[in-house]
Amino acid sequence: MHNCLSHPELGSTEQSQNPERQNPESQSLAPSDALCLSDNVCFALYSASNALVRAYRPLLEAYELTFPQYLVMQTLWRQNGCSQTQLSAATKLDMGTLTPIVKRLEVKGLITRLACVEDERKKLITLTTQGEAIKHEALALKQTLLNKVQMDAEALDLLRRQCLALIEDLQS
Amino acid sequence: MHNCLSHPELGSTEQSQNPERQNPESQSLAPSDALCLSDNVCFALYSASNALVRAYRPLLEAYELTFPQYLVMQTLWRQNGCSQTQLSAATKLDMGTLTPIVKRLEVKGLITRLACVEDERKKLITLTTQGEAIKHEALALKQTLLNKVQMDAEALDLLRRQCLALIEDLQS
DNA sequence: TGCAAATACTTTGCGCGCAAACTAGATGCG
DNA sequence: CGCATCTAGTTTGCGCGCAAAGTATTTGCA
Repeated sequence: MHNCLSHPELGSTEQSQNPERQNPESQSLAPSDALCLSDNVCFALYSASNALVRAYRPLLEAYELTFPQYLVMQTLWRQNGCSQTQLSAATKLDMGTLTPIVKRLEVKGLITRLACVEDERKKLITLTTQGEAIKHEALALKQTLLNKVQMDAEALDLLRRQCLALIEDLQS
Repeated sequence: MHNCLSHPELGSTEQSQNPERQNPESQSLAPSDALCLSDNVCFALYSASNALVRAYRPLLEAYELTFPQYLVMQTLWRQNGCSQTQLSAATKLDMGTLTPIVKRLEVKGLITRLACVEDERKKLITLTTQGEAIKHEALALKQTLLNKVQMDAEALDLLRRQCLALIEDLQS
């Protein structure tokens, strides 16, 4: 299948040059072959992340949440009353991304944002009753999604740890 | 560390309720603890993908390419003269995403788009001389990035295969 | 005390990612 | 042939993700 163990990123990239200027479909290619980047770790990771967000969309639709909004809610369900900086650290989303997300959650009535008493710069993000109310139902969606996945718990945990290790390595 | 092997997605989510309405920083938390979602496969994957794109950015900057543009270029370097539908299948990006990407690559002078002779609907995407010229240099960036990563080739290949399996499972 | 530097957040701009609606050319079949 | 259907690609709208620049508050220190 794949014979590029030693350098997974550098697959066989030396057989291009075929500008026969005609119907491209005529040279039909299996998706697992040359055309399909599947020998590429970076592509696989990127594509898996997109697939994940895509798969979550219909599930989260019931709660009018997007995936990043769901991540913020998860953080708050664990620890209500965070500053936005804490949310940023927890979700690894930068402030410029987080501000509009949090504003949208406020509009939906799931959280409130009020300036911290001791430091007027900080915003205290707090769940509303409604935000608390959907907690258990919404958290159950994770299992719904994982049920689609064939991987067992050990494999998933390995995947998780590999991703965290990668993040660590990449941010240096 | 993590004791949630059996259900990696459902970490300890039962210790919220702490709206002491004061400076949130006062209850300082280690990023690997409750606040940090790190026991969550979905978050880890999503976050790793973001970290990856972020890490590629400064490297690709030299060629004025974004990561998805780089994916399209990689596909073309393998097989010049694709239809846009083929590119869409190879990169797993939908047409609505691909059209503007390909247009930007054309503006940069890396590719040309001309209607296929036999089927006027199809656009034949072809590398320009300049697009061909940067091939080897740009492909070498992958190794540059992978050098930052501690993971060995086997681990990377496993990660890649796990991601592909996940994609497969999620799109059903 | 005064004021520069740091911190917390906001805003702007741009490129995705994708659903949904649209255009135009190709195909099939009665 | 005529026309419904299909297919390839485009457009629009919205929500990220993030760099860069801006605002307001706090801190540190001369």
